[in-house]
Amino acid sequence: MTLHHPTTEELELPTVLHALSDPQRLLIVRKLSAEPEPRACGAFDVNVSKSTCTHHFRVLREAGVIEQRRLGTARLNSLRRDDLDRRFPGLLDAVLASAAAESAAAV
Amino acid sequence: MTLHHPTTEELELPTVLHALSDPQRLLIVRKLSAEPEPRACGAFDVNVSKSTCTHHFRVLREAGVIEQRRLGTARLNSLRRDDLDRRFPGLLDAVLASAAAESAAAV
DNA sequence: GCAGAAGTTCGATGATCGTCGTACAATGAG
DNA sequence: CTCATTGTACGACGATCATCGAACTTCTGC
Repeated sequence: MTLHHPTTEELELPTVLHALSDPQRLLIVRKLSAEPEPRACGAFDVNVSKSTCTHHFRVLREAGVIEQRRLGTARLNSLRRDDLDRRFPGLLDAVLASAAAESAAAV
Repeated sequence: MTLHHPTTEELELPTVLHALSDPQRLLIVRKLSAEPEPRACGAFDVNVSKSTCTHHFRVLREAGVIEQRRLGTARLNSLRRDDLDRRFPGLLDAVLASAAAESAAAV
């Protein structure tokens, strides 16, 4: 099975915003942005089941937010930062900064 | 009936992103941002029914994106730009710029 | 007071969403 | 080859969503 990734031109703003509007997915994206290294799906301690995890990663991938590639039985996830920045300049940074500000304010 | 508006501190990022992830609502916000004057609900040529319109404006209001106040039988809508900027700096501008870039690219 | 305009409220409907468990496929280690 | 690991596929479930029409409320103008 080949994993479908939208091209940079195919990225749609409502789709991206919807992908980022779920707390679990937002958490995944934040963790992904915190380290430059791609991470396997299991490396996020999201407290949902495996199948739910697969679902969230697919939503993020099909929205064009992350890229997934195979490595053995694992799947390495990385943020499509450059593509997002080219298509929607400043958006990802604003969302990440807002998420950080929000979680800081929640303390 | 009093209209409930969340305070600046109550704004939640996933809620705001969700409110902006609908094409109709994104259009409303863009039109709202294009002019400084508050506008009545009917002043947006959104091609949905009146009740759907009410629904979208409520979602935007309860997410804290817009403010609604009465003026006769009409409801004046304005963008809560300052509150959003204080809570989520740069987010609204990035979304608006992205939406503009997207619609320009769609030509 | 009455008619019209502007929105709201109240179901209802079909679609999508987030979540789960179970069964399955692919890969690496022994 | 066998087995454990990693993730997917497939329903299924309740919840939420976007949409609608019909009836209602509130206000303005005449």
